[in-house]
Amino acid sequence: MRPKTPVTIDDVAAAAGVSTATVSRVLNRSLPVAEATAARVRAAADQLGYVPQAAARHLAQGATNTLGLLLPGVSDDFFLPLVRSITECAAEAGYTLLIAIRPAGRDGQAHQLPLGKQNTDGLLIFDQSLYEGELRRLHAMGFPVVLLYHSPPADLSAPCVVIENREGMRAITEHLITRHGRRRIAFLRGPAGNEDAQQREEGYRAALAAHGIPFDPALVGVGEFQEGPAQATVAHWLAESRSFDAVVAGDDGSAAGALEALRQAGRRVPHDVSVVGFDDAPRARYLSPWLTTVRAPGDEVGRAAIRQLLRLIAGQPAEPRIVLPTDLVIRQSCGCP
Amino acid sequence: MRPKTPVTIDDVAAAAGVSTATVSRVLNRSLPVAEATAARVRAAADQLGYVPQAAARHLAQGATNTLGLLLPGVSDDFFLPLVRSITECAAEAGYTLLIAIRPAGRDGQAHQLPLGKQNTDGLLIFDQSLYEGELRRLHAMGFPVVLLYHSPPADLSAPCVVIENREGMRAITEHLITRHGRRRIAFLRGPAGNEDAQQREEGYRAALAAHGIPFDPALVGVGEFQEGPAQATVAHWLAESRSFDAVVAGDDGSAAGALEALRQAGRRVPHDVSVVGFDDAPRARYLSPWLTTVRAPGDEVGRAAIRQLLRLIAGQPAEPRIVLPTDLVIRQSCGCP
DNA sequence: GTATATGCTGTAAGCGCTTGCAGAGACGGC
DNA sequence: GCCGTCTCTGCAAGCGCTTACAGCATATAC
Repeated sequence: MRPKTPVTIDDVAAAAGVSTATVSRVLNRSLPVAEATAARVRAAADQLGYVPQAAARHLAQGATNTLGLLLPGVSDDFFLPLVRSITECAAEAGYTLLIAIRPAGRDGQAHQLPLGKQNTDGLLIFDQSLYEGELRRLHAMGFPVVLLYHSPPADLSAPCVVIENREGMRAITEHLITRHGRRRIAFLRGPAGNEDAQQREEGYRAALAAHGIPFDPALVGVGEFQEGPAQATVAHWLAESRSFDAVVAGDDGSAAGALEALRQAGRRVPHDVSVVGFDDAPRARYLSPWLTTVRAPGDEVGRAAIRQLLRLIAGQPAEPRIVLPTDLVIRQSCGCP
Repeated sequence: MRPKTPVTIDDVAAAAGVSTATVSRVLNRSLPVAEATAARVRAAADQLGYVPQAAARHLAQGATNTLGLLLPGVSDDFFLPLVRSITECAAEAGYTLLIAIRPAGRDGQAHQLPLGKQNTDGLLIFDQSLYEGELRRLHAMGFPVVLLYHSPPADLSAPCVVIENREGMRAITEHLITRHGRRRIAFLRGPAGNEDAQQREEGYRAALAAHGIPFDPALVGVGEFQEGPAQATVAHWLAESRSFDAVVAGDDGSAAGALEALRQAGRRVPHDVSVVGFDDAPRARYLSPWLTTVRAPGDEVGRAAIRQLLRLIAGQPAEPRIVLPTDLVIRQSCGCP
């Protein structure tokens, strides 16, 4: 309620001796305006330090020029590349980015979608399973939504950008088998119900099967895509003297946990046990030894998603599903020199 | 321009058989409404899936209910705790957070402030020296601004939240001297002109002076608060066989670089050389060995800053300067067990 | 019974901007 | 020299919401 906007478009118009319509047209280049007039308007605007008020513009235009990004959290460095590329792309396209982070704890509460519908022109959702009710509603009303790193529910046709989880995990597991002769390969799975987790486990199993290694349930444990649970699981295995010569972690976070458990138990990585992760999060290069992992190209996912979203906003059809390839990032934790 | 808002407040009003004013009052609890009516309105709103359009509300209220956060980048995990706490606090206070990230490259361009003035109710600025022109203008018009991790130009009275850089760095350097008997202590300084960098260097020097260790310019080099430059500097020292038994890095990023250079040269940390950082960024716990560092409480900085900003927005005076204490985080890279 | 307070609700005036429509010159072709 | 065209500009109608202000019951005080 404070006098935040001492200078409005009317002030500029008055100062330049034109109508507000003309000011608007000059500032938005929406219609040709005589150069002399335009110059006068620009001078006046500059002079007065005029900045258009977004809310008014949005209201009049019926568009907010804002894109929403819904994240489950920001605690993980995994998001960094993704967020950066999304930010940049959105800015390039002339959109503002609104980042909403799911409040910790509240897990259902579809209604509390922090940014939604009428407040953005489109949404990027990285939040598996959450807000599914909202998602349906948005989709039903034709609101542009693109899903990141997960597919829509079967009966919804929202476009999504995902990565080749299965193939990535298959390849890295195979690398352990063929290059490093590992046979007792443990797996730290992600959260139940998580699509990435599911597919990655499939990839792991596929590699085992392809090389005639029987799947051993005793070598699969909880990783949760988090460091703590993964560390606990591996520590537990170690305490029980379960024998394994490699750990395939569902993501880099759980790989970090595995590494720590192994370190505490005095096992040498990669000499005694190989460890690999998935995501190639920034921290993969800070772990010791450097983590061999699978690159999940966050920046490309972001770019592709924005491209799709802009399409949708423009009323054009978007690809229903973009699958980005993953690739092996060989570092040292697998045993490679 | 697409029919994004099929349902407006008028629809709800019609459905509930009341006026739009009443709907507004029910939804915002701005005035008492008979419970029966209120229930009817809520039912109608629910039924229709009504979501108020932010732009219209903002325009009518003269407030955007949005806070802006200006960051120089998101590449560094240093920002994670800060961003998280700011997000949470803003949400708690009922504000939406708009995060703008300075486009890489464009360094001057004050005018392009991606979010500003009329588009937010207040700004959190973490961007030393940048946009100083804008800052002046905003401040001049009484726009609420709080500075993070740096002080305002001398003639500006914008409130800021900073940390005890000097004392933190003094303490950690002293730790190296008194606990680990280091005497040849190198320093990787941050970017020139950076306030944190400056103060941290002062702390380093103060510790040396306090213990009668002469300051040796040959042991001070470029760290830039980045891994790459720091690594190059230390590698260079090593190549020249400059002798030192500890490296005090300006931040955790440069500490990571130092660690890597030492590792490549076969020096053992902390046995041969102690290394310490500053910030206690998440990665400090992934480095090997775990990095002894100084905690710069990002979450508390965020909280304090939001608190200040809300004060300003409410028209109350804010503390001109909040200095948060830092504390030593002893891990292993210094030589402690 | 009337007069006064009390509690809800409706009316309508904007918030600052965009944009369809129409008016006003300037120009050229007949 | 008149009219059709074309270019530029102004007028004014909203966009969807909030919020004084006024209005109408009903309750309370005589």
